[in-house]
Amino acid sequence: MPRTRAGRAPLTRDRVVAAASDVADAVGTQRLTMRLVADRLDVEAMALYRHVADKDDLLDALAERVLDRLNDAAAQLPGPAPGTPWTAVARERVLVAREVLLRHPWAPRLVHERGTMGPATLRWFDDLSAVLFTGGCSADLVHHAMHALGTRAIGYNAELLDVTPTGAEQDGEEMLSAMSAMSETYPAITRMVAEIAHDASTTLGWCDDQAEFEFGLDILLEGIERRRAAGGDGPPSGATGLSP
Amino acid sequence: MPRTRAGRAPLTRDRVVAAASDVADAVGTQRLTMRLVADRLDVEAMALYRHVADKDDLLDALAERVLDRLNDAAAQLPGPAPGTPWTAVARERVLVAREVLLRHPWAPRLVHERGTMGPATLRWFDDLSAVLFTGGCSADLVHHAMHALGTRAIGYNAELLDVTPTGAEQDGEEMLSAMSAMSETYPAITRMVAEIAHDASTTLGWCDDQAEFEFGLDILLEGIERRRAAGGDGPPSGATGLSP
DNA sequence: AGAATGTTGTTTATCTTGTAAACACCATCT
DNA sequence: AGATGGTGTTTACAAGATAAACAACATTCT
Repeated sequence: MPRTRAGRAPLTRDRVVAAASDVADAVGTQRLTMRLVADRLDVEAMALYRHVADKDDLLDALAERVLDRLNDAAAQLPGPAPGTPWTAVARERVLVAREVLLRHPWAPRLVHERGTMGPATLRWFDDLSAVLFTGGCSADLVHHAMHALGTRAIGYNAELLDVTPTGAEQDGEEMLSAMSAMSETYPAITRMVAEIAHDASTTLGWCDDQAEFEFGLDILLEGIERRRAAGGDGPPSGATGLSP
Repeated sequence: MPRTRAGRAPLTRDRVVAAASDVADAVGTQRLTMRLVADRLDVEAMALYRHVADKDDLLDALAERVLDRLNDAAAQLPGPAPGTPWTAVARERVLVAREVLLRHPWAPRLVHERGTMGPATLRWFDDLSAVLFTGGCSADLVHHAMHALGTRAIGYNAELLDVTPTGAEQDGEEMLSAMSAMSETYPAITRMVAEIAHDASTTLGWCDDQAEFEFGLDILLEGIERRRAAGGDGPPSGATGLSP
């Protein structure tokens, strides 16, 4: 049994990356420093360099680690009942990935920043591609689909419209007054917000991220399936007059 | 006429941000330092701090600046001919944004990293929302649509599948051999690549980013329009059996 | 005009962070 | 036992952001 003095378990690349994951959970990727990771392992910062080439390498490994988790989660899934349409299979896969990703708020950004294309990422895309192939999609269509899904393929949608209320209490009153001030400058947004806020159908006061995610995912899967059924990778005939 | 000694034009926040944009064009956002920006203005680094609070503030301003350019470009667009479907109008807007964004390779990542929600961003989304409203979309649908489009709304699709060949020459021969080595581990990806590479229909050896972008965009617009026509924001009836 | 004041860029200094280099400790092999 | 190799530590430094004091000019007030 390998032991370093004082009975400490020996450092390994895996333990280093795991510690980095903990640190990221605690303070985010931005504030992650080599010293913080080392501290968590009760070790000096320089010790990490025996196991990772440099910080970049560590972050890459961290991103890959997350993808590993996605693959783990996907492997847990029961095989689909016979006759299940491929869209449902893909959908479930992506949603499971999302569950995992949401446990690490920093993960989407990190994975995206470092265009990680390691074994874990390849495995993920390979399995997802296989689902589409099995569903009868052509190679071209599978390819397009992977691009179209983008980060959604791993359960995350990069968006700007994160209108998550910032800090201060938003008690409807105050918000509406702020809104009316904006209504001349941004009439469409104001209208959108006002009408949505009006009927309380939305689960959470504002945007139900999960619902929005599924909305976009379903449109994409639906569109891909239509193209498959139409037998090509162009738009299905009788579509809505897009792509002039 | 305000003049500093030696006849240098005075620094302004705008000039600082413009310089930062130049530096970013030259070396990317990652390597952008305050000193580099200062150098470009023939000034000491600390001088910048009279005009921006700190580096974060500068980067935020830089992101907003890009969005300003999108708005400029959109303002150039001729009004749509009467009777043009809203999808075509939205499509053109988004594609114009893309043209602008592609002039600054660093822009997408930057804009995404800092969830910029300044005036320029609001203007962009307000104008785009207005297009959907005019097309007859409900407030709910507009809202969903903005989320579904995600970064695509500003002409950029965050994706992982950036299989841009890395550096070395890929002369088909060598690539295929590498592929066959992978074919056991990643059969679906291998199949996809092989079949696509086979017919040379793809413009650039690999992925035509523009085509992929439009593919995804069209699916989304099409799906949104179908939901509008169906009169709700749920999936249109008679769809393909998604969303169980 | 001349002094007070404000503005804007400069100098100097500090703190954080990544990482190289040399070193120290321990285990195993000869 | 002595050599060797792997692993963590200490020391040291360079890059970069930024605070603080300062300098030079412009503007304003008397």
